[in-house]
Amino acid sequence: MAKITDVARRAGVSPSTVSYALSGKRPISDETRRRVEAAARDLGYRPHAAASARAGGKPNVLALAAPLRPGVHVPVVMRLAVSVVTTARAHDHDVLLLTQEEAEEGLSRAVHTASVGGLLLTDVGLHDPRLPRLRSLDRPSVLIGVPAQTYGLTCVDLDFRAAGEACVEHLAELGHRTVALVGSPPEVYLRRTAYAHRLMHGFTTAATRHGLASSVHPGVPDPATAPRLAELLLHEHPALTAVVVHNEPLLAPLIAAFEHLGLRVPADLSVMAVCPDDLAVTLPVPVTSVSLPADELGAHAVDLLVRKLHGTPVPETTLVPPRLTERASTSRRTA
Amino acid sequence: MAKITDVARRAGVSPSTVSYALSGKRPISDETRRRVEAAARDLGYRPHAAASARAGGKPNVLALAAPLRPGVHVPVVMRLAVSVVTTARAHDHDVLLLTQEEAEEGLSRAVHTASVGGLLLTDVGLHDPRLPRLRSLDRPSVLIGVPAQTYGLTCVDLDFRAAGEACVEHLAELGHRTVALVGSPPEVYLRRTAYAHRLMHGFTTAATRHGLASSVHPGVPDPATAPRLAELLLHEHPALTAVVVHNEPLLAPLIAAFEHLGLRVPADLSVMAVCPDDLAVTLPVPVTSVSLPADELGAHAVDLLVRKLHGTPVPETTLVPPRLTERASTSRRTA
DNA sequence: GTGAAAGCGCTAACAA
DNA sequence: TTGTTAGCGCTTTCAC
Repeated sequence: MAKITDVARRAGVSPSTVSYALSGKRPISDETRRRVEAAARDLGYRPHAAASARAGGKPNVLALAAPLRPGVHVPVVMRLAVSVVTTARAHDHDVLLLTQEEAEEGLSRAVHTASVGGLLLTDVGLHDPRLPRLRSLDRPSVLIGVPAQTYGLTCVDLDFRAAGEACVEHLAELGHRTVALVGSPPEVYLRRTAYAHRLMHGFTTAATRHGLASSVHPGVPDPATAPRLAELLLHEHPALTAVVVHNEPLLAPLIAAFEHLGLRVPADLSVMAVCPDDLAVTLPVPVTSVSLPADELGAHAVDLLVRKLHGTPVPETTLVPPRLTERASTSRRTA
Repeated sequence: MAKITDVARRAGVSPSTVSYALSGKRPISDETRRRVEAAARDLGYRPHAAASARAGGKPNVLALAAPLRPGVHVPVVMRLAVSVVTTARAHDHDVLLLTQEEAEEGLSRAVHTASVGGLLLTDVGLHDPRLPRLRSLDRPSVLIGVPAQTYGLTCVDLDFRAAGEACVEHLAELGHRTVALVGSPPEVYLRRTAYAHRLMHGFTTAATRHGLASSVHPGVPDPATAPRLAELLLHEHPALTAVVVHNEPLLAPLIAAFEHLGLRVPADLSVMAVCPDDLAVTLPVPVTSVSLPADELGAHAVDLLVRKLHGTPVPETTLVPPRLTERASTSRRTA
């Protein structure tokens, strides 16, 4: 592998000139720059990122802390990871993957012993234990998710409150009067994950505003529980005509369970979901849904992080507005 | 962050002594070692991995190339990734995540510009285009999957041939005479992914050996196609009494489709799967399955890679024997 | 506009 | 058994 001295020799200049010519950090004559660039190209020179980072250049490694805890839908995380890596590469950065194991310690380690320049946290809780550590590390970072205290932090997320409202409004327009939300697993509420609360809040307040009867039910992400849950919902709320599901593993089985109980979707019961689009379209009955834009969130988070690494100021919190797509699973209330 | 010179000063020794005391690469008096260790502990010293790597120490970063191509079931890859990261951390290594985008180029870049010491490739095709590059890079590596030519490579995978055989043998013992395999998406066969072929091969030869009529059907991983596929199978093979599914997204919908057609599982039709255990147990009818041990494969691959980094010789190919668990979806042929 | 030299934090000869 | 020194490949003073 060619090193900077090789390039320097071939271009007939000093190593420092090569460095400056390539980084543009000080004026270089056109003539010299051309020779340097040609030499670099000929030799296939790629600066060694680790060396450059330690010598004072910007580190080009980002850490992605993806806890992968129970109740977090795996495909969503994976999509996020892929879009993070892809976007990071487009900015010439690499991505180090951290998992739950170490949580706080992992962040410190990444910053101190690996040459990690920026941090990306997913699955952020309202009172996430990683946040104090994050602040103390004093490295550029972006959260995917919004905690209770956002001061000084940069956050990106779907606007879950608006998503909850959008669902209710869609159903209200269709004439529904009694609606239910099947939400995240209980443990997600227990650790006070922000998005679950915000969705619930938007859902509930919008229902109140529109004069709908509403209820919220945590959902165990085990398809086997769907039949019981379906019965329970119908039993507790005999007037129920619409259900919003924010629980990927439960979506298909729940619809099946309703149909098993003799309800046609959407004729007797409207169902909508907050989930990735490709899940919504592949179900037997394509589901009206608010998209969970994992790709978009990941890409945007990386864009922000890279900008912070360059010292550019960025907005504190970015909430991606919900995108509702009407499909075959919702219809006007007939009963 | 404390550096090695800080530790040296505090312990009253030279930096190199600290390095040696901590690495154990040359004999150090107990007295000195104790002082060094105490100083390191007091200061919370963590060697800067990148610096140490470039100075001659072993790089402690592994790259995980996870293409995430169509037809590859995402949760399996994610599980793999998590077990890779977890195991790597246990060996004090970090993991850089590479995706499809760059394929071959990504491998070179990881080795040359990041301080990547070892490479882990997933989703290896029979004639994987990354392999020539991998050989030329001359860095320790482990493949998860087995290509056509394994000379000089280290491979880890489920023994898919034996898995195919195990399925057939289980069904043969139960008295079934006509069996079908619903396999991977067509594109997986087209790019000649090794595991799909090996499973098919094991399945077919075992069927022949046991005198069973058998057929193989690629499966489009779209639940919407399940009903048509179910009809097709029953129509083409009227005597069919058992189906093996190696296609996660299709498993549940296919069973549903069969039942929709009036077949009871397992009374009229036995179904088994090659899939992760937790998928098999959460279906409405717990499915008899050969486990797809993503955790185990990832962990083992990392163990091997770390051993190679230490210069220890390792076996060329490790095939994890299939583990078949009988559940509620298979039974003795009654018809 | 360019070069020489110092140094990032660490390891590994080479010396003693 | 320990210390001194020379780098790893790069960036950045400082000096011309």
